[in-house]
Amino acid sequence: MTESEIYTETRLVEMMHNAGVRPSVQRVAILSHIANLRKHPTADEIFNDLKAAYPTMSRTTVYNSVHVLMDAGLVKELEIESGNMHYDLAPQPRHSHFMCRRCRRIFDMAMPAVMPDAVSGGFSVDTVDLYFKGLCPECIE
Amino acid sequence: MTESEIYTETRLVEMMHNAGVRPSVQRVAILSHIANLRKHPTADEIFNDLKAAYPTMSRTTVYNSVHVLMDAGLVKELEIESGNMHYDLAPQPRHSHFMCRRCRRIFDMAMPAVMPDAVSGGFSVDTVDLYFKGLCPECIE
DNA sequence: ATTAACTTTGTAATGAATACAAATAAGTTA
DNA sequence: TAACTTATTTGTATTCATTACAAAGTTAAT
Repeated sequence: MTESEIYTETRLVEMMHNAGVRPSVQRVAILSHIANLRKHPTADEIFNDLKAAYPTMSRTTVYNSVHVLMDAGLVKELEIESGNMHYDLAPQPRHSHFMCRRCRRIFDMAMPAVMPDAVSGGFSVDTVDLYFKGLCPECIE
Repeated sequence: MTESEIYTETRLVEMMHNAGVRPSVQRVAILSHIANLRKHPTADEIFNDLKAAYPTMSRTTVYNSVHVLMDAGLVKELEIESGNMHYDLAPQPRHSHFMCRRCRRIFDMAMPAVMPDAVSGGFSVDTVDLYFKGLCPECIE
């Protein structure tokens, strides 16, 4: 689960077009950050990482943009850390997430296929989120 | 996954003793609410539900108590809804949770046994959280 | 070019959670 | 039981991520 696909700007713009989102400079920068850096960043991390290259970028724009991108199905929220929303690229093969309790990094993991069988009859499942927490190989020493 | 076990006050006090937590009136009331009402409440819901019976109860006491109970391993946080922590009884068979996107209720579900196999080698897993979202039978109509 | 619609930005507001210190309760020792 | 010590509760004040809002800026269309 660690193939690092590259999302060129052209491709990101195309994805946004297909999803009906206007590819503004800021939105492309934010989506590119999420899609290519793959650190599952918080809004604040996105803001801090981008403000050097985009000095006028505001925190509110980051929030606005991730919400627009989420409504368009391009970005997904990870509720893996209380009090801090993390963002991930949505159109990806189903996967789960592991957060290291020491370095706080988030790693992509496989998603067991049988998953929704856990749900009793009569319920209709929209989303499945699987979160692991523990220590990553580096932090185990 | 819907057996409604009853936790008597005596039993809750015993659990707290075993866990090394002083069973104050407030703590017993809060743990009893979580263990017996099983609505996976937020801190605010606990506060509102208990303030009639315990008029001096304060919101801070609810936060203090759930943290003490969590550190003692009796209560577990559910990060199923962004911006609102929910609380569940910890010493229970492993299970997952389903939140209805319409009525916001949280239901206990089974936990597929194979789960931690999704994690790549070298990682050490402490906790596994599985959250489903969708519509519950009642809200489907 | 003008107009209309959308996007960005900064500031102000919200609200869950935490920090803190005073007040209260409970346990301990004599 | 009283005096003392420690733990718990409570209210207020603070923090901080997120949202609301309105003004300024940008883009698209006619």
